[in-house]
Amino acid sequence: MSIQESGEMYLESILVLSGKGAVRSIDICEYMNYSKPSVSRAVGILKKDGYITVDKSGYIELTSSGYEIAKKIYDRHKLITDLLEMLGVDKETASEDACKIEHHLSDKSFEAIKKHIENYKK
Amino acid sequence: MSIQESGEMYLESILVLSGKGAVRSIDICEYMNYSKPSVSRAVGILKKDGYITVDKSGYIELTSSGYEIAKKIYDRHKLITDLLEMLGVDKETASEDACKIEHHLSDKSFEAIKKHIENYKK
DNA sequence: CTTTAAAGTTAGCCTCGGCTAACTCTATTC
DNA sequence: GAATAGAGTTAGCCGAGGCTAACTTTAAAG
Repeated sequence: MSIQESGEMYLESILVLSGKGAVRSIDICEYMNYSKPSVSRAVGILKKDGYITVDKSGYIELTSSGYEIAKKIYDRHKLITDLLEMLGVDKETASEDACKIEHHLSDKSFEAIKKHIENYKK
Repeated sequence: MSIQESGEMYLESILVLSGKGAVRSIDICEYMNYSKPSVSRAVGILKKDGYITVDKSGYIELTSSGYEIAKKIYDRHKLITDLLEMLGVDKETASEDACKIEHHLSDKSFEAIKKHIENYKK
């Protein structure tokens, strides 16, 4: 089964949380505002599919394939946020929209926007 | 129940099909590539919720509230397509991405992009 | 008039991804 | 050493929204 939008959200959350220290299921619950069983199931699936590892103490780490996806989504998030902010959208709205759009942007569009922003910044 | 993403897609499809003549469920099936029962149920829900009317012969029309949503989504579709094309993305990819993103763009971002495109065209 | 084809509906299945209730397991604290 | 708190799991519910199979209804064609 290929990764779903919800799986991408979990991986992205794990990536963000990794930046702040070790990650357990309970941290994901708090961060995403989901119940423990929801996170427990999702973690089980991500583990089964090889996107994360979970050690005996419950600490979660992204595998290389998990990191790849998490990074991809996170990069899209930042890019879309930047684009919208450049166009005058406030930070919060830009980030909220990016959160939903990040899953739906093709590589081609991603590259096009990226190039545009780079040119613009110069 | 407020309208879901799938409902928005149905309404947008009905709007597009309206431009080519009278619309029946079967036309939606062909356009969206969904089975008759899927469309039948969706049409029933949209009707129940007051977004469309269906006459005894099965012809479907948007109500004013249905039109409002369909138009909103359609406008977003066009806008996103335009934006991506402006940035050098090919027509097909731009439209495919727009199809998914159109449901997730806030009014604020929509207006910001619109203003930007208008300025750019001048 | 009967047969056939097209359109629509009904019944019911499936996956996804939330949820609660209730359980287990581990570790700390008195 | 027993009680408690925190983390995780199991069981099972629910809605959304696809699907197939099989039925009905209507209209056209022989």
